[in-house]
This record gives sequence, C-alpha cells and structure tokens, in this order.
Amino acid sequence: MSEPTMVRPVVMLMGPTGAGKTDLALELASDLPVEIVSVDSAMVYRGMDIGTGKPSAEILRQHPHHLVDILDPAQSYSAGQFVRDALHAIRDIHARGRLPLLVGGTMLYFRALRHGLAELPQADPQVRAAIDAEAAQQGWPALHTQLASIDPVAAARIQPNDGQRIQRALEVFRLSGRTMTDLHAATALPDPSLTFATYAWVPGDRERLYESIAGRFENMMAMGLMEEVDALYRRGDLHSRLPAIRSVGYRQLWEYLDGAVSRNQAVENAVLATRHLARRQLVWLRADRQTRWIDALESDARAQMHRYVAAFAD
RNA sequence: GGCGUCGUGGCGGAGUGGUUACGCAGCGGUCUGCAAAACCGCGUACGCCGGUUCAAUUCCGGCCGACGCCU
Repeated sequence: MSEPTMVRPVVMLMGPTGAGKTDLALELASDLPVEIVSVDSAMVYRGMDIGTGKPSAEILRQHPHHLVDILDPAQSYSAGQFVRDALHAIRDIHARGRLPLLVGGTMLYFRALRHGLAELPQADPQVRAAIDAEAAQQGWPALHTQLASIDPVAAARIQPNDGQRIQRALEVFRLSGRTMTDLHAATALPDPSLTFATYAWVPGDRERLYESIAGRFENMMAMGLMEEVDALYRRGDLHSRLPAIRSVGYRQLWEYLDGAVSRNQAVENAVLATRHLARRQLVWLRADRQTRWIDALESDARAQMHRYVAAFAD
C-alpha cells in the first residue's frame, strides 16, 4: 500500500566543466548515504577516462558511479536512453534506502529527466543516411523548406542550417508518420513520484573558471591524454564523426593524429573548445529558474551543499 | 642622416572618395533520442595634425611609430 503523498527525492548537482563537481560529489558520497549517478554524455564511454575527467578506477571502486563506462566509443548514446537508464538506477538506489545524487554537466539529460521527453521514435541509421544524402545533394535549407511543408511549427523554430535538428524532425515524421510538433504535445513526466532538488555548482568568476579549465587540460596532457586518444585512434574502427570522438579534447587531439594540425594547435583548440562548452553549460543553468546557484568559490560553499544534501538523505 | 614599405576594432586580415568585408577570440542566446553536439545573434575600427573636397579610413603635406635597405 503506497502512500500518495510519498515522494522520492533525487538531488541534482549540475555545473560547467571544470567547476569541481566530481570532487564535491565524492566528498558528499563519503559522508552521506548517497549514490552517485553520472549525468555525462562522455563518461559513458569506456576507454575515455582522462579526457572526460572520470574519477580513477580506484575511486570508482570505492564510490561506484552509475552510468559510467557503459558503452564502447563506437556506440551512440542518447537523451532517451539516458532517461531510461537513470530511472532504473534511481529506482535501485531508492530500493536500497539511499539517496540518488545525480552529478554532471550534460544539461539536456538533466532536463529530459526532469521534464520528460515525448515518445518519439528512436534514431534510425538508415533514415539518417538517406536524409544526409539528400542534404549533401540539395543542402539543409532545402530540407528545411521541406520540413516547413509538413511541420511549419517545428520549421519555424529550427534554423535553416541546423542540419542536426532538421534531420531529426524529418526522421521522426518518416518513421512515425506524425509530426514532431504533434508528438511533443504528449510529453509527460518520466516519473511523477520523483522530486528533484537542483543545484548549480558554479565558480562565481568566469575568469577563474577559464583558468581552471586551461590548467585542467594541461594536467590531462601530463596524465597521458594523448596516449589515451592515440589508443582509440589506433583501433582503426573509430572515426571523427562518432559522438564519442567528437567530445571535447578527443576531437582536437584526433585532428592532430590525423595530421591536420600541429600538436600545440590541437591543445590550444581543445582548451578553447572546453571554454565554449562551459559557456554553453552556463547558458542552460541561467535559463533554469528553479535551480539554486551556489558559488563554488565561496568558502562555505561545500558545507552548504553538505547541509542541503543531508537534508534529503534522512 | 637618406630612400622605401607600412600603420585598420582584443588578434589576424580585406577594402573603398560617400553605401556595416570577413575570420578568430569575447559576449548573449536556442535546445524533446548525436548534446563535450548542432545552430543563431552581437563590433561604424581605420596612428596623430593639417589641407583638398559637398563628403576622407580612402587623395595631398607634415609629424610620430614599425620594418627594410643604404650611407
């Protein structure tokens, strides 16, 4: 007999890359009855450790992270798959009487879990290939026009050059016979029994964040990131169009291994790409009015987070 | 000291007697199964002082600075 008023708490710790979320989460996990669920589109891949800022194998043994190392880099993950996987992990953690602590920087995943995704057909390689071929032939703006004729609402909010989204909208229609706009209307919460407490862990000073990003990448190089990327490169079956290889850091070093740029240039590009990523993550966080911001640079920030999370851990 | 070339927004780099080049960085933003992705938006800058002209970043003169060559 379940009580209707019972809610199952989930704490979300979001932040830009380089903000120190991982360390904070580990700290919380060693003091409180929480289990960490990674919300990170790159840490899901095996063999991508240094560049994704994944905790060491030793630490992962002490504090198991859900949704880390679950895919081979040749595979593709998705927001939809993430929601399913996260829901399972959350269910299990609650069943153990513990608190799920979702930590990461993939804001689309957080949003999908909190607000839900419509029931849309999954990506289909065949259909995508067909659409790609058409785009190569006529250009994306032409396909955008095509989209406008079947789903004017979607076309109005998608830019004529946004191939990724035009393709998805067209794909959904070809697969289901219904427009994306139509299907979106039925968007529902993934699990209404969950309550989310959301926190944005953000260094209050952008300059400091960028400095931390540069230092962090330098450190990754010192830890052998180039060798890590080279190992993936040498497999021979991976290529630069794969989501895994397009990740920040990996993509740029891959270009160096391809001989397209110098090593220094690659490193510079990688740091730059990381800054851009952080900026986009901040945009998501700013747009989210329900989330409590915590300045990671404040001296009592950690203690504050401790209290917040402890309040849900009872 | 002489001759020559050059001096454009944070950087790179076009160009024109009157009409916002552009690229990068930076900043703002969009985001429903690739999201560490994809895409969109934002900059009147022309070394200084005069002159010519209806109008000068663009033409002329001087000055300053940089570089090169020469003595």
